Amino acid sequence: MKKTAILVVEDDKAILTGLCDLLGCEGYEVFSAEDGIKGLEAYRNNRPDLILLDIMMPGKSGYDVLREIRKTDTQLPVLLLTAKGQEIDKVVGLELGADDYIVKPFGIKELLARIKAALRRSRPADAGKKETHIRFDDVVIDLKNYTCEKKGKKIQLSQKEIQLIDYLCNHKDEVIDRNTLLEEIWGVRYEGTTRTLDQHIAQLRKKIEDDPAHPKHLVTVHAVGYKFTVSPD
Amino acid sequence: MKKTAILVVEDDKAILTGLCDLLGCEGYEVFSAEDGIKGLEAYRNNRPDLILLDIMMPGKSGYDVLREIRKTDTQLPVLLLTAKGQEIDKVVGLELGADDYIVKPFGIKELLARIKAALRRSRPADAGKKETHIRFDDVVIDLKNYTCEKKGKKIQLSQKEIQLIDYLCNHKDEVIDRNTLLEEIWGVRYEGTTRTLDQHIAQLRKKIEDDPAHPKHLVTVHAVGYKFTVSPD
DNA sequence: CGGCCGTTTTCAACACCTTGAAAACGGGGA
DNA sequence: TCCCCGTTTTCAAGGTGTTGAAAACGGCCG
Repeated sequence: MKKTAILVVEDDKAILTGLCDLLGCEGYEVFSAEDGIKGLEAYRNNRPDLILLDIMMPGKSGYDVLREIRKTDTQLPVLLLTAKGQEIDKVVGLELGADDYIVKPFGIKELLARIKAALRRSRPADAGKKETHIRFDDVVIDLKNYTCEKKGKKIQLSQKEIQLIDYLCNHKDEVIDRNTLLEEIWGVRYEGTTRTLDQHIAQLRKKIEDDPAHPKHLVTVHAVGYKFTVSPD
Repeated sequence: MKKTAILVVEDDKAILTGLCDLLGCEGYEVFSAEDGIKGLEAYRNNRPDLILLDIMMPGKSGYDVLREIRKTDTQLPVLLLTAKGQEIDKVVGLELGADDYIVKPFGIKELLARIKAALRRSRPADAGKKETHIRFDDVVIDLKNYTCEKKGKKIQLSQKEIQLIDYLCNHKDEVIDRNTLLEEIWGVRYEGTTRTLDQHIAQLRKKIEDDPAHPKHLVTVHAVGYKFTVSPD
């Protein structure tokens, strides 16, 4: 899946690199610019999914940048950054269509939450592309509802289970090695044992295989990993 | 099709022009007025499909205008605008029949979404009418009257409870994560604990579930959120 | 004041995730 | 074929974070 891209426009280099590092660690693709002019340029070149925009910058202010952007793109989520005490001009912000504003200094969690919220609000527009169901045999997995149905019985799936089956189904008939799976689902920095993965595979098999001891779909590939397949071997 | 007409009544000229531009760009026909008196006049002359009405205005307040309008038109969607901090008088607003409140500063998307929602609600004639009741099992929820009936017994529902069940029912069988719910019902900038949400869910379950300890309709999805469903597991 | 509503806090219960140990399995070599 | 060794599965137990229930607080209004 393509990463969500965020453009950070901020003249204070310390803050800029801090933000970029943080967002990078969170799994976003990050572009940065140190002033308004470069910000616009970066926006045009990279077409990010969201912009973090400092208001007070030498040269072109955040307001100017936002105004430019809104001439052609009224949908893009833009979060304004403003220093504490520096009264944000809410009227201007509103007029220009900022989606939210964040007062420095801000907590990391708050920032991330607001970014997520803004992104979530901007999604429903282009949502609907993504497959929400997986079907095979007599099984229907509803990715949105965290449920699966088998022989007419509804079974709840947990977060990890959904992520796992989702990933494997999107790589149908490919063997995925354990490290890749751990990385994709648990995250790059995960330091757990492979037992965890096996356990979840076992859980999934119990829920969706006719005979969990002889899985037809969630197949073990000895010494490598697992693969999902719909056709029997 | 004739354009939808919106009347904006707002004494702050910057906001007024900002709103008019925005709504114009969105394809609405826009009328504007800078105070309550002119607002009523514009309403009578132009008969808009929806009104955005600032509450705090010199001379005739938004409440006064709304009261006047409601004497002759109980259907017209009216959205009240209020500045943050400025305590909104919900009871007065409700009595007068406001359709929604929007707290400044607000995001463009939020505003547009609420306008669309209000318009949708106001068009029972040509679109599939807005449901005023929700039914399932032996429960009937009356969204307009803030009551629900179960086994013939009428139970009062609070504002938040109605909003919650309304939102969830409109997203039947979808899992809504806690942040989304908090945002949709409490507002974008709500900073409360997530326990608050649970509490209201619990209240609702007590009122509409046969066995609140084992909910059939208001289902928890661990680590994600809640969903409303009518079909048994 | 007394009731209702929304919120917050606390604590207990629960589901999920993780881990270890042991058993079962599979592949390769003798 | 059988055995051996590394891999995978199972089982059971513990830890962690999430959710539920109860109680209490404050605001608002009658």
